[in-house]
Amino acid sequence: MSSEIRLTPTSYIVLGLTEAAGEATPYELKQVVAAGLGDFWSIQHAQLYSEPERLAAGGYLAERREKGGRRRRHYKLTATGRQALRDWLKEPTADLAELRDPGLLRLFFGAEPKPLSEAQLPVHRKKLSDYEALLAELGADAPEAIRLPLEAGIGHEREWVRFWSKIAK
Amino acid sequence: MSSEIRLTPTSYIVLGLTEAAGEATPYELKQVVAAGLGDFWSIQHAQLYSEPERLAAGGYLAERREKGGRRRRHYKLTATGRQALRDWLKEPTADLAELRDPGLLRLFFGAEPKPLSEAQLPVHRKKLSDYEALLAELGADAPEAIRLPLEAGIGHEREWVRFWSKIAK
DNA sequence: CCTATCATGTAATCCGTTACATGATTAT
DNA sequence: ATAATCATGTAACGGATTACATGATAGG
Repeated sequence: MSSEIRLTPTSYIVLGLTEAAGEATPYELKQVVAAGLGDFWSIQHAQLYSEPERLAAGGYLAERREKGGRRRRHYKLTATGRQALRDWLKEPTADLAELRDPGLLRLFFGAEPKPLSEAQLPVHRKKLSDYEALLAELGADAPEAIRLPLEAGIGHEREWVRFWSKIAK
Repeated sequence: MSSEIRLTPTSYIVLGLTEAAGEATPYELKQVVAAGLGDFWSIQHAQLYSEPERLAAGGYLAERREKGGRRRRHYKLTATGRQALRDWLKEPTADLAELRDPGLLRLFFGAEPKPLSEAQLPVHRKKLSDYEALLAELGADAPEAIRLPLEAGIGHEREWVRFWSKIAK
């Protein structure tokens, strides 16, 4: 069976998180997203219900549904799903992220820089210090998969703080 | 009339570009996007046809259609549209951009850092040097609305180059 | 015991992307 | 002249967001 579906970043997020968990319900996925990934790639919780369903229809996930009670759905990777994830991980993408920053967009269209900087600075500072605290807590022995994205986040938040500070002053 | 529509970032981009142009066709908008804005906030060209239509339906744009020939549609802001843009520009947003970087996402799920860095570095370096060339060309007297976003772009591209270089080495 | 919040999910809407299509220019 | 590319637009699909809804659990 397994109809053709297109795999989006969201798909790979669900595949990746599910593999890490072994088996997971949408709600568990939501927890994991909130615990870290969501900082740099957020997902609406409704998608954590619809996307696994899509992936199951495509043959990438297998669904097991509880018989009684809440009848929760549990998902795990199929061989196809595991392979798709592997292939994606192996592909050294040259795609770049776009900035898509709401504040920058306003600047571009002529907003006053000063008030913008005053709104942006505290939230960037907060995010930066959250990241730094997390990194400190994890220590130097944290796995690369966690440490590197975190360091990237820190670098970019520092850059934002620099940028808006220059304007605020 | 004018049905209720929700204004998205895309809406404000169309409003902002249209105001700057005085009057514009979708194709002209496309040109302007390609000329700069698209670097940090890209738009599919089809949206530059559908979004003005939506905005016109909402009463934010007025449409004038050529009688003969190509029957092109020309759009300009209405008073409502101009006001909406003003309000948006005045609002000192505290919303932050997310990284949403395809390479980082792969790192997070355990991809090999080295090959990724080798794919990412050249494109980031290219983008960085494009930006720097553009800034040099514009000179120090460029309007803030252009210069600041460009400087932000440069800062972040430098950060990416730093990040991936550390990994590549 | 009541209420607030967490847990868990479904449904509808709609924006954004992709695919398709054709007339006009420019290059060879 | 013909091919290629630019200019200009429409249509369809689908993923993502928003809104709605209800059962369980914990706090006061």
